[in-house]
Formats: sequence, C-alpha cells, structure tokens
Amino acid sequence: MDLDTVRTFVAAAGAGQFQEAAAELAVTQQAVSKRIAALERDLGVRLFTRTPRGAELTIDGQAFLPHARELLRAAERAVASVRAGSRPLRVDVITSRSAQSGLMRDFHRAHPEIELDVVMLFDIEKALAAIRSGAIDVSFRAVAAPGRPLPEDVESVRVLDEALQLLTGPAHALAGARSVTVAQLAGHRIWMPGIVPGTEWAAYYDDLVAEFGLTIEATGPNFGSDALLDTVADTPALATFMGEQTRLVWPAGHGLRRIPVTGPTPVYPHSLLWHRDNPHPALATLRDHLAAVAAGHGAPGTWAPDWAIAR
Amino acid sequence: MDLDTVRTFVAAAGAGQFQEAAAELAVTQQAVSKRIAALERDLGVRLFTRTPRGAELTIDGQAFLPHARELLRAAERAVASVRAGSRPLRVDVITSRSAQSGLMRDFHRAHPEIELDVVMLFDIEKALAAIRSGAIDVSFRAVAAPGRPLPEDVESVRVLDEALQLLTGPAHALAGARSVTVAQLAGHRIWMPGIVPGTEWAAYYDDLVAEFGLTIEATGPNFGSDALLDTVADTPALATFMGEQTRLVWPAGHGLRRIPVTGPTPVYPHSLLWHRDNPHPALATLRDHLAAVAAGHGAPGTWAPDWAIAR
DNA sequence: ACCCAGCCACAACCAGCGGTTGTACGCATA
DNA sequence: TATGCGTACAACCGCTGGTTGTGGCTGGGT
Repeated sequence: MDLDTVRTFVAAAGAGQFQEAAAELAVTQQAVSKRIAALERDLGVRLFTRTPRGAELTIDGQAFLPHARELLRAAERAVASVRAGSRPLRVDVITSRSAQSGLMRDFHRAHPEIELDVVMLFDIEKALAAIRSGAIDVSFRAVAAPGRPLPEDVESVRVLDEALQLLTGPAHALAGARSVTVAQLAGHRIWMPGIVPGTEWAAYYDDLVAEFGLTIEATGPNFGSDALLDTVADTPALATFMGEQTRLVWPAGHGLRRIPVTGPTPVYPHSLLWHRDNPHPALATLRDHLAAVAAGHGAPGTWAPDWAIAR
Repeated sequence: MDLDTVRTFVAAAGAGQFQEAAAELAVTQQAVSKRIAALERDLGVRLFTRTPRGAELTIDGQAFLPHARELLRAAERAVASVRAGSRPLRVDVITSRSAQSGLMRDFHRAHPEIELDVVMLFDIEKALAAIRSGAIDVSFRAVAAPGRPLPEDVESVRVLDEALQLLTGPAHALAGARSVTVAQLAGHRIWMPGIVPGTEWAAYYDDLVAEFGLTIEATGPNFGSDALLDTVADTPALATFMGEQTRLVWPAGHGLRRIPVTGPTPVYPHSLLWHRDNPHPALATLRDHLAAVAAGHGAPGTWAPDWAIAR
C-alpha cells in the first residue's frame, strides 16, 4: 500500500469527486481513478459508489476514512521526527525501564502536546558528542565520569537520586530481611551481566565495589532482564542491584524480593544534560518540569561517587 | 513514501544488517540497500551507519524507528477496518455530536481493547439494509418510523431517552427563563436547518410539531452547526432544539442559553439495532454495556412519538 | 424531448521506479 | 595473508503508474 494512494483516497473523499481531487493533487482524473481502483482491489472492497456527478463513500469507505487520515498523520509525525529544525525534543536515556523513563512519562502526562523522541546512546561520551552536535537535545546521565569534566558548553542539573535495591529470589539468605546494610552485602555474590565496561554507569559500580568491598560479577552474556530475573529467582546464592524505580514485568510466582539497602543507601545520581545554546522551545519546559519534581540530592545516609556533579 | 520501504527499514533495524532483513522480506540484499538509500534520500538524513559486519541505527534512525513501527500499525488497522470477518465493530450514528457518540465514548473507555468504527448513514431505511446485509453491525436510531415495523431479523432495545432543550441567544424573549413548557413555545420561531425530509428524525419533529402546535422551520441550507449557532446567537426571535447531551463547541462570548423544556419534556428515543444472527464478539459486550448504563425510558412527564418502540 | 455539461471508466502508450544479477570494496578473523 | 561476510555500485529489464484520447452515463437547462 502506498501513502500517495491513501492521500488520494482522503482527497477524493473530502472533495466528493475524483476530478477535484485530481486538481488538488496535480494529477489527471484518470490517475485518481486508477489509484482508487487499485486501492479497492488491494483491500478487496468498494470504497466509492460512482455517480454521474461525483463519487461518494460506501460504508466501507466511511469506515476506512478515519484510519486513512490517521495513517497520514502517522506518516507526518514520522517525517517530522527527523526533520532538522522543529523536530520533537530528542531525549537520551540509559534504558527504557529506568527511572529516567518514568520522569519522561510524568513529563509527557504534564505536557501531552510536546512531542518526544527517546533514544538510547552507548555512554556519556557519545551523549556529549550528540548534544554538542545537536543530534540530541538532552540526556539523562550520571556526570561526570572520573577525570572527565563536562565541556563548558554543556550544562547539567542533578534531577534525581535513585536508591539502589537488592533483588533476590525467595531462597536467598537475605530474602527475609526488611532491609540490609551495604556492609552485610560483602561476601554475597551480586550478578549484573548488563554492565558494559567503559560506560559511566560501569564506573559507578566500580566505585561502589571499591568503596564497600562488594563483589559484583558482570560475567556472562546479557540475555536481557527477563533471563536475569529468571536466574536470580532460581539461584539462592545470587542477587542483583536494581534502581528502586525500575519497572519490572516478570512472570508472577517467581517470588522475587526487593530489599532496601541502608547504611548508607547507594543512590544513582541522574543528571539532565543539555547544550548551553540549544534553542529547542520544549527544552525550557522540560527543565522547569524537572526542577519542580526534582527531589533533593546528597541526602544524609546516601552514597554516590565523588565525581557526581552536585549542581 | 512507501510502506514497503518503511517495513524494510524496520526489518533492517531489527536484524541489525541488510542481508538478514532481505532474507526475511524475500528480496535481495541489493534491493534492501536501495530501499534504505531511497528512504534516507527522501528524509534527508542518514538512518544507518554501515559497518563491515552489518548496519546499525544512527541517532536519527533510533528516533525514526518507533514512528515507523507506529506507521505500520496504523496501516494494519486501516486494512483491518475493511477486512471481511474479524473487523472492528461497525456502529452507525446520526451525527458525531449526538448523545450516541457519548454512549460510544463511554463504551470505549470501558473497553478500550475493542476496536470501533463509526459511520453515519442517511436514515433508518439505509441502516436497516446495512444491518441486514452485514455492512454494519449496530445502529443507533429511533425506531420504528411510522408505518414501518422492524423486520423480524432485526432486534432492538431502547437505550436512551434524551431530553430536548431550547437553545437561544441572549436577546431572545425566553433567554432568561429557568425552564419553558412546550405550550410556551407555540408561536415562537424554531429553526432547524439540519432536518432532512424522509429521515426518521424528521418524522420525530413532524410528530412533535403536530402534537403541540409548534412552528419549526427547516428552510435554508444547512451550513453546519457553527453557522446555526452564530445565527441563533445573533437573532433575538430565533431559537432551536438541541439534545441535552449534544456537545457543542462554540466561540465563547456568544451568550447562548440552553433552556430545559417541560410539561412534557420531549425526549428523543435512541434505540440500538442489530441483526439477530450477527456473530461479532463485541456485539454482546456492547449490548451488556448499554443495558447497564441505560436509563429508564418512558419516564413520567416526557413525550415521545407513539411509534417509538418501547422495548 | 432533446442536447449538452459534467464526471467517471477503459484503452493505448510510454517513462521511470524498483527489482534482479554481477562485481568491487572494506574489514574483521584465523 | 587469505577468507568470509556484508555493503555499495553498475547494468539490465519488466511492470507499475503516469499521460492522452475516447466513450458512456445521467441530470438539468433550453
């Protein structure tokens, strides 16, 4: 099916006749007639009843019309998503399940008229390059990675400290605990196969390990969170870390436990990054929104790496 | 833009390489390469970075991908809307602003998973023919028109009695009234240019006029409800009837008044019609829903034509 | 009553889009 | 260094989808 054909259908339905639609589309009446005939052949139904002074929609045509319009709108949005200038606000997040996505969902609920596109870049280096080139508008990242200060044309604000929780199966030694201290975790196997070396969040976990003497295994291929949850649920000696706001969908009955960590609580420092000169009109709205909902950071009893910028 | 091209893009993005996508689509790798190149040329952006062992999405490609998927879903829905068997429930209403649309909005809220298509047929005769032929599944109509009993293979249930209200401009003689009686309306000019002779709702107003000695003018072309409201707002001697649930969007400041009518209150008897043997799975759900929300009909102090079937 | 205006469908023709095969190139890996 | 894998470019060609030309139908004006 061709979008030009759909456009022709909508034009003909609106005009009530092929001739006028043809003029509108700058083609001949015969071309419109052939396009409509082809569409009717493809769909297997008659869309118009031809009359001596025009063409009016059949019932099938009436039912098809709103879907055709929606199809054209979807095409318009798709094209707009890559149009330079006046494209949707383009946001980089770490994963689709992170707290960052939750923030963006909230923002979307508050401002449904603002078009958003979400992308997932490799790490903060890529994100910074994309921000400076204008390929993306904002990024949610922990900044800055050790020894790599932010370039001066990129601004940032810390928007959320997300507490890490321990995730265990029902047979884990700590499964019954209301909460655990970081010190208690030393000696336990913590498995995080999703960690990709070289990223800023890998650096975060490196610091966490170094600070509290934990054991985090990043070995083995990452088959996705489903496989991770399956394994953790079935392996008594295995646990993993997970942001408190991470949305999980796992099969019921696995008996997974989310256990708060204290003494101190490791928090992941989400910051919003953007280019100083980015003119996108939705950027200010997003910054205002996040400023309004942002919880305080550096709260007592929490831990984050030294290099996490606190502004 | 061609949907086959979009499908190719989605397949290539999913596969991570053109070769595999080509196999999936049963075309050659060269064809995929050309399609993607054409799409990139159309959009004016690069969607993939070609690597020696595949092709991965650029940032633009990542942003475009969900829109492309949505485009394909929209196309799927469009085709499904006219597919014989297992198509969306097809509902006939009088106008998009009527109380019937409100009922369908409620139903959609209660059952968002049920696909609906709304069409607007000329009158109950067309609706009955469409119901019997299977072209539509259900119809909201006042039944039956005088002297025309429902065929025995069509069933109906009265789902809503909608009170009529008087709509006037701020300078109308009755503009200040909290309510008016039908008797008070005799002698006033009531203008309803939307009435189409031969329809069952024209018959309704004919009966209303005959019963209470009213004057309803249906003269003049119908330029739509906006023009009607404009004229009524500006003409002190003119009023019109409107269903109490009719949703209006009129420019603010017109000072339009909606005045309840009593003694008795004319009500428009909306019934649901369907074919006895219609197997559509959503039909029973709709009937159950309407049965649950249906207000009683034939309430004391209301008036409807004799021929309105009371079941 | 008849003719013409207006609109759609069919036929013939042709350009170019979009497919195929064949080939070259680049980069990983053994 | 050779080989495998994946992409891009070139040449070729069939068929889709446009155009012009024409005929048929119907309702309204003369």
